[in-house]
Amino acid sequence: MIDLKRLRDAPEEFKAAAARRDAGLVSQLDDILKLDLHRRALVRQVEALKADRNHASEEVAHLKRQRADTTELLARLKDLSKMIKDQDQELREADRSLKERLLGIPNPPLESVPEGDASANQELRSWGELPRFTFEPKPHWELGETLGILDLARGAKVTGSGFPFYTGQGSRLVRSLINFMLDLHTQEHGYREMWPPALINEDSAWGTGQLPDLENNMYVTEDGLYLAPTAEVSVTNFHRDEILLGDQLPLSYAAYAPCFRREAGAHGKDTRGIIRIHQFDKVELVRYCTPETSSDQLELLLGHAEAVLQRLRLPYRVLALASGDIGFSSAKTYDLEVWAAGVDTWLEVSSASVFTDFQARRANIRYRPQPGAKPEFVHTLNASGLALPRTIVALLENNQQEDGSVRVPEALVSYMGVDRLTPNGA
RNA sequence: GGAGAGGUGUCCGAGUGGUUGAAGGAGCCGGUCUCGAAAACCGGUGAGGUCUUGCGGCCUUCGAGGGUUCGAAUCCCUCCCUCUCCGCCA
Repeated sequence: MIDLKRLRDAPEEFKAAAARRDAGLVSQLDDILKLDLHRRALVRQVEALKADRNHASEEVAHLKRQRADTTELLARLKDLSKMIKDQDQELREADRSLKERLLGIPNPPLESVPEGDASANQELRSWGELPRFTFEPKPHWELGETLGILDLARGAKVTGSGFPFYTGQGSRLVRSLINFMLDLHTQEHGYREMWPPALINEDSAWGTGQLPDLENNMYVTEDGLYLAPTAEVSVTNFHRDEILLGDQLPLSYAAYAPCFRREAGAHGKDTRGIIRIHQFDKVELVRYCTPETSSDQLELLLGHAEAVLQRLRLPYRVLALASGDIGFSSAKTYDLEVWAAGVDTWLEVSSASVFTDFQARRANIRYRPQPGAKPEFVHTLNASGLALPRTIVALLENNQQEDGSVRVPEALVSYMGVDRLTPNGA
């Protein structure tokens, strides 16, 4: 949620920042400013009445104790009370309407974010050599079928399209990648491991900004719970409504979780293979820090995600997303795209974002800079570290051999127990 | 799923309609004492909103949301959560 006080104090500056994301936001912000004025006028009115009522009520108690007559005072108070009730109702309505609009405004991008739509995304750097082949590299769905490690057809039969089975060494590959990534982040990057619930409630979905933005992209249960689209939601909401101690920060958590996405409206895009599916696995990194350190924390976090690709020897590039392309809650986002030789394209495997105090404000996550000091909102960040399916795509496609086998990267061999996936090895 | 008990401030814990933001205790911070420390004693110590240049004032807040009442932590309704027992179950 945006900071209403900041909007109020420097409206033009704030609107300019928001307009870098979407020019249409300016009129919404003007509406909010009007509502804010209206609400504060109501607050002053109703609070004056309440102060009056409180004093008079004390007087009633006083008179009663002295067994004096209170009839007249009570009659006056009855009217006053009625008036308060009406105005309170009006105020509650103003509060609700203001809150609703505030929750619908995305985070203004930081100044360092390139301006424009997705075409303005900037490639910052790349790592690794693109693989070269003496034969035509196959896409992962063909490799997966030949190797007997990926069964899309049966997934579609049992559940539906976009719910693949990983079989044999494919299943072991998933398990190995999860363990490898969690080990790397906990042992070398200092993250605390966490195993979160797969379902989240509505408050949590609002807290990180999935609601109202991605409502149609989440699966909802009969009980009003959502299947988590990412562990970002569960792990960030872990500290919802808490006041952390300043010296606890930064906090960093690494969590494996299955992720569920309806991908409504994505029909026809990346329909083959496992590039875009409804259920996938992901190791997620979440950090909580003080406002002064969040920019540095973003770079650090990005480095942790990059480390996974480097260990796996997968070539990638780093993109700074443009102001019109970053997510609803994000103030700045880097995308990590891995090269996949079979489909001959770059695939997003991680998105590292700093949310400034946007999520913290929604989820009410604060910290006390010093013992006894006023609580302030933390800054939150997250990055995938990494999403599995596309990592698997790159791994299979880039490491494929002419004989149809696939080389297992050194970092995974101890987890996999083999250094090569072969058609009869499954 | 059934039966029962309960949710109060950083923590423990009192409080069943009227100066109760809330006794008492612990913790924490400051002070007195001490060479220093401990103990003892004194004082302070939740969060949000709103007005104010500031000092400070006012309003809200006792799981959440409604209701009754001039007035609710205290009464009524709905929901959520925790604990105990039973049932069921990976």
